[in-house]
Amino acid sequence: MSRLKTTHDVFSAIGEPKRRLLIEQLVIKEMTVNELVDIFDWSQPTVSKHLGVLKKVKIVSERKEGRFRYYRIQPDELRPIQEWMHQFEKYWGSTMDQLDNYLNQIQVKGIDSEH
Amino acid sequence: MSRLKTTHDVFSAIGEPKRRLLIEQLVIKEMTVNELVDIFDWSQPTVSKHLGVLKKVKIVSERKEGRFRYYRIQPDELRPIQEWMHQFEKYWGSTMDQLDNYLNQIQVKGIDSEH
DNA sequence: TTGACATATTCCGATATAGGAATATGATAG
DNA sequence: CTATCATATTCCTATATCGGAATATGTCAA
Repeated sequence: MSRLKTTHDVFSAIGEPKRRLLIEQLVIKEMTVNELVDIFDWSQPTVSKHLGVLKKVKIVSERKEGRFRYYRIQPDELRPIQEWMHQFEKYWGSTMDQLDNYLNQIQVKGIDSEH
Repeated sequence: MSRLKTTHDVFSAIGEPKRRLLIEQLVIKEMTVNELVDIFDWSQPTVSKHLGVLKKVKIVSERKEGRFRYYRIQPDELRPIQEWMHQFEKYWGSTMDQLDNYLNQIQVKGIDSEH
């Protein structure tokens, strides 16, 4: 009766803490499953399964090399999150806003100095 | 045997599509439960429950006025997400990066003009 | 070719979650 | 004070999710 979503989207994929940790590692450089197992001290199936979720939503891609599989981040897939966050930036005076303000100041100065 | 997290954090809270929609409305202006019910055409308990989750993680706050309850966004609570996203910005050339580059240019110019 | 290695997959049990329906709570109007 | 309105809460069911354990798959090395 209750209709629940089956496919993970990017937002729910990063809802899982372990997956965020995996992402934080893979954004540094591509790594194999066992390297991640060693770093986090999780079971190999746990790592593989979470990578599977991230792969399904395209946050990571896979490169096979012999019996190893190197996983890496695909940052573009995370842009929807960044774009969604935009709506809040005006409230908290983000770095972007600060730069934006700075930019406006510069422009005003520029216009002034033309007179 | 399996230890799963019980408390929602901000990241998992925005993993739910309906909750993101609620947030998108409430960021515009504070609203009551029934206003949200009318906008989305969801059941009242559905709206109240999702607001409950958002309230628990402090993404929204509640203001009681008679029998109404006005909900509003607390943008600061979403900053951890924005900050977490920072690690990817260098890859996709965000607006912030563009402004940052611009800022660097300006600074260089400024230093130059001092000589 | 066979054994060891790297990784994926399957099966299972415990818990979490979303939504519906019904009901409870609390406040106001009349 | 009582009926109604606004909202929360409880109970239930279906499904999703995570992790462990065991096993399957595929590849290399000796």
